[in-house]
Amino acid sequence: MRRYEFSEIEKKWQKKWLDRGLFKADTKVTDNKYYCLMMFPYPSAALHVGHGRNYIIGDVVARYKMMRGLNVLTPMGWDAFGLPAENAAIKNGVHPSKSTLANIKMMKKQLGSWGVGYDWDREVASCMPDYYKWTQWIFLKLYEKGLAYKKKAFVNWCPSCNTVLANEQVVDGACERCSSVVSQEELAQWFFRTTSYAERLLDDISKLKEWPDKVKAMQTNWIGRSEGVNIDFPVAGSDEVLTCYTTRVDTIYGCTYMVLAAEHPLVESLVKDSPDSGRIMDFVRKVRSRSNLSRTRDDSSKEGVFTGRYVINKINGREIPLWIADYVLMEYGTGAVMAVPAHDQRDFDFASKYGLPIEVVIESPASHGSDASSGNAITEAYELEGILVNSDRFSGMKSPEGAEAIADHMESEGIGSRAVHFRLRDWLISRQRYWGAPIPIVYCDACGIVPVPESQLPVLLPDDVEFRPTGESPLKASPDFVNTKCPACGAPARREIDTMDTFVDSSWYFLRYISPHLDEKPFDKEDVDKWFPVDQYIGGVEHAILHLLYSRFITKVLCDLGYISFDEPFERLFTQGMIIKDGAKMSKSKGNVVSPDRLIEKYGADTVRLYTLFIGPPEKDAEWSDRGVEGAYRFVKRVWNLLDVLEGSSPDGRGDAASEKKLLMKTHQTIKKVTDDIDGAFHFNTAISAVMELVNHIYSGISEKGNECYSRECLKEVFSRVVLLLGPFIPHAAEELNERLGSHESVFDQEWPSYDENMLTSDTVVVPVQINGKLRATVEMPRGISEQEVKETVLSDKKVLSALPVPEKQIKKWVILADKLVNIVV
RNA sequence: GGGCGAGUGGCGGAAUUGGCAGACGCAAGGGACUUAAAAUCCCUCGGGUGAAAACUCAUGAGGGUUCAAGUCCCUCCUCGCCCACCA
Repeated sequence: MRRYEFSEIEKKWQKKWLDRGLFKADTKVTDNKYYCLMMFPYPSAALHVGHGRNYIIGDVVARYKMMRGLNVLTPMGWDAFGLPAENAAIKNGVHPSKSTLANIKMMKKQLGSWGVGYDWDREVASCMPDYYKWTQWIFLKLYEKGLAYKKKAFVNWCPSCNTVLANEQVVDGACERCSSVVSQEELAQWFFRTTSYAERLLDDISKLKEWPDKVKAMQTNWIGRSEGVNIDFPVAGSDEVLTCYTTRVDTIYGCTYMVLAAEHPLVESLVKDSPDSGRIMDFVRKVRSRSNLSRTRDDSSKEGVFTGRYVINKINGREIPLWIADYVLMEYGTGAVMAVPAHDQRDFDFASKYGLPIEVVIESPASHGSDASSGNAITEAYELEGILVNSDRFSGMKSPEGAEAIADHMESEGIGSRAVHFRLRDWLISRQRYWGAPIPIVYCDACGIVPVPESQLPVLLPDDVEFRPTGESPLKASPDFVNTKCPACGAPARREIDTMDTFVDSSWYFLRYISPHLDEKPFDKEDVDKWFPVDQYIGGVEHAILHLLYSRFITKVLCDLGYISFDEPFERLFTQGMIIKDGAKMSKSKGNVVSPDRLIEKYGADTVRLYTLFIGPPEKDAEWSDRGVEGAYRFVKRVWNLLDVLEGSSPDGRGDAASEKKLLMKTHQTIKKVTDDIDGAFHFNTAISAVMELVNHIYSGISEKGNECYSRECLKEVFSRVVLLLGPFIPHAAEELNERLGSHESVFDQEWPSYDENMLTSDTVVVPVQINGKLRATVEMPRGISEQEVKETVLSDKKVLSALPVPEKQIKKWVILADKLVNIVV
């Protein structure tokens, strides 16, 4: 009867929570609101224990906050559009909507079996028309504002997936999904103008006080602000001017040639009159078609070609040769680079290869003035700051002041001007894919690009489409979809056949949770304003850059448009570490996936939860061990078996007074520790070990003094608190124990236990005593006594006396930290 | 190349502002209970010397600051993650 039947217990309480709507939130009530958000998953396949960590952490936080009396909102949904479902569809012939919905069903069941609770009435799935209608609406709002635009661009093309990839989806020049080498193609694509928010996205990082520094650093680097100077170089014998950007204007006198990117728009016109133009353009075409991979893989293999042209460096009037090379990127700066081979390693490599001049204009402060450096051949570029030489009247200045002086000079002479550049680029949102939200645009021969009016949303994704990739969007093959009427003039027109990047879907879902069933609006402004920002966002670091940046961007845009009144969506962010198995991230392909289902069957959900939380600090990666689960199981049973201990304890209030006092003290200390650990950095591992210590304490008291050690009243009081403390971690067992202890109230309706400051310490304290910094004894003494009394107590201790190498008169110094430590220096 | 982080027993990991290194757990060994096993409970468990008490060494390596360093400073080594021909 007292056996721990976890299977029954867990089913029982999961049903009870559902029946009474434990996780239902009323968003109209905004007092004490707490919005606890977990990154919604992609419904791909069965969840493994690595995924589980995310949801379990979130569930612990939600349940804990409930016990703290907060009005908790924990919604869940599905990032349901995307390539994997479509790829699976191509492979297995099952329609993506079918497999997606089946996966959602399965994952929902798994989440339930973990005891993880959500307000399922607010469930959203990004592939449903009532959701993507509003994704399309957001597109229209950006379009109206000029923040969505179409341009022809060189894009990353995956020949295997037959689609365009965002720069972000290209890893080491290869497709992040299939690892095929990515090539470059020119296509007309839709972009969101994230660059116009670059400065704000960067500046507002300072508002994110409760985000991990790591994530903030990653976002800062990604946005990549740099300050420098744009310098104009007129092309000799031409009206053209080439502008290049540099952060090292102090090296301008060492500029011995200029390099253009192969994609630079002036390349054709500059070389067309050259007798060599055929050969030059061959090179240009070769570079343009080359994938990023071969262009970036080996940085020693820089290749280039001389254009036959010269440009004028106006600061000294010198003509320098103009080259085209594969190491210059069109996407950054101006696509033209002033090459200073003496002070930039890439330029140095290139100049060495093609015999271009190398002129030193910066010397290190150490060698400045000696004649060692100037004139002599150097073997590598000196890239540090230093002292300017061979730089006219700027010679002798240090790099920073030289740069300022040169910039001033250039601005007053009209040679160049100070400029800020960002690495962040506009967000390419077009995908030549089926399984995504259609872009709500119509092309009319008369009216041109026409946005679909809001009243005609959603632009439905057709069901009956051959979704095999052909290089163009599968939607092109659906005449019913493509052929439409122009919303402006009514003439026959064609729909945009690209769909949106799924990052668009996921950059606003957290707003929809507040008003998931609203038909006429994406969300209710008043409610959203009250419930935002999200109090706690929890998810994996892999989304540290893109998802979080895009979400911040969309939030800012919606704020500027007046749809919401806040411009940062997430107050506090927690990124949990991965769970590793056999030294690698869990993945089907590696075959190291640990399924929670089998473990839950064997040990119960509470044990799996407990182990997942106990495995290590949740922000760090952790190695999964099935053996460790066994240990968690033992602990849950040990807690369970306290029922027997309680029954055997001494009734009628006859316990050992000293033992009870100690136990109560330990209990209050434990409450404090657990509370601090959860409130602080989510260190559930140490919170759990504190409860383990308390439970061990109970058992060791009984093992020493027998059942009479604690009275039933005392033990019950402690036991009830243990149950409450464990509630967020092992909710089913806690509820069951709570009920068996006679409570009629759910654990999660009860108040989180509080501790009494006066119960944390005893009257005496055991103080370590060091001699010359080495521990020699521990001495028990009353708390809070004077230094003189401490000295007397310590010197009356036999162990201290025997360890003292000299008579006490020769003690040089006493270091006394009240109630904490004594160090005797001799 | 740039940014961030980490290195502590056989293993996962604990250690407020510098203040008893190794909490808690796993594994291992021993014991109790049992006809036996499982389960449960109890004990031991960083290295060295020692019968023991105790002493001594020990937080990647080497220096330094301090009464006192896993923690602070300098030099170096190793590993992980993110970004990267970004001018």
